[in-house]
Amino acid sequence: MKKHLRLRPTGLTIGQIADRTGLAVSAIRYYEEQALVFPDRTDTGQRRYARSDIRRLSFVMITQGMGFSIAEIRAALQRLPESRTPNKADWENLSALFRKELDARITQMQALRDKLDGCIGCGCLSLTNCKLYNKDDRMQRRGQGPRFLLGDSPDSPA
Amino acid sequence: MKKHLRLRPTGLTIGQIADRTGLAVSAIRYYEEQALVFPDRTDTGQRRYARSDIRRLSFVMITQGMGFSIAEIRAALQRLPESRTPNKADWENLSALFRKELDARITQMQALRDKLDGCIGCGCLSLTNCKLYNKDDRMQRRGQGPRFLLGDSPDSPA
DNA sequence: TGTTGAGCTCAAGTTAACTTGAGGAATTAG
DNA sequence: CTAATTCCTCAAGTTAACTTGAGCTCAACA
Repeated sequence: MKKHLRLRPTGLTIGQIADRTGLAVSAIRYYEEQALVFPDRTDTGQRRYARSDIRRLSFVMITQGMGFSIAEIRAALQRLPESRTPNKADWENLSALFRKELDARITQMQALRDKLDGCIGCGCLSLTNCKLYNKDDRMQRRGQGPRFLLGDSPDSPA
Repeated sequence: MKKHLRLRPTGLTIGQIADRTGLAVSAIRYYEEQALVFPDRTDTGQRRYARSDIRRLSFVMITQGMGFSIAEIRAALQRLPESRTPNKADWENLSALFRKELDARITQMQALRDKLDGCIGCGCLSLTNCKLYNKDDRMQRRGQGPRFLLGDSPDSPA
């Protein structure tokens, strides 16, 4: 009693990916524009995603939630193998990278927090020689300024 | 040998404030628009700042460096006394507030980091039931979404 | 006194990360 | 087969936090 004999759905539609990840369809298209995912297309031009793209997009969401920019995430994702579907070990390697960065950020925030108390009422807020003003201490805002490790890591091609 | 008998400079010009804080003149004007500082004006319309505004702006820079938004910082600054120049204790109270928030953010980041390892390779990245996807865990981006404590603190007027 | 350098206002541009909308084609449900 | 969805592209809008530029006034100095 086969219905229409559709020989495999070829992949997931953008709507299905949106449902599975919780992302908006527009966001998923945007991520493609930003080179975070590379769905193929049907002959009529519709996007078709692999199951593994769910994981990929989830990773994007998680790391974004950690405060990383799309540029940083893209740079990281480029370390995944292109020729095959990334496996558990691949993802773990990538995660280790983010863990390191996260650790660094936490350390930085703790330092900032610890200095706040000592510094805020002491007069050095005039900035001339306030330790809080060592600009290395300041957290970065959105993707600008000296960037985090992830963009230009030691063993990336160039 | 008095020169011109200028009876007190009345306050600092915006350029002087820019020099002292390292902020751009345009940024200082913007902060006024955002109600972070309230300089008075000369009869010809030029801004004149009090010395204490240096500290105020420094505080803005520092807390921004910690990742707080202008809206959050404005809300916090509103707790300073309006009738008199804030003293050391005033600033310390304010700092305590930020310290708390910073602690909370650090804790949140640590939790996120700790879950990353356990979660990333385990299959739960399909998100259906991944702990990383408890949305309370995610760091907020720029001033949107559920906001941090500072906007609506328990003992603010309403 | 005159000419620079500072200031002023207001409008528009900038970046990140998306969303919204217009106008049209393809898929799916009944 | 037709109507309702879904999808597509491309342009423009959105928010935060500023910067840049035009056009003009004001202050400081020789």
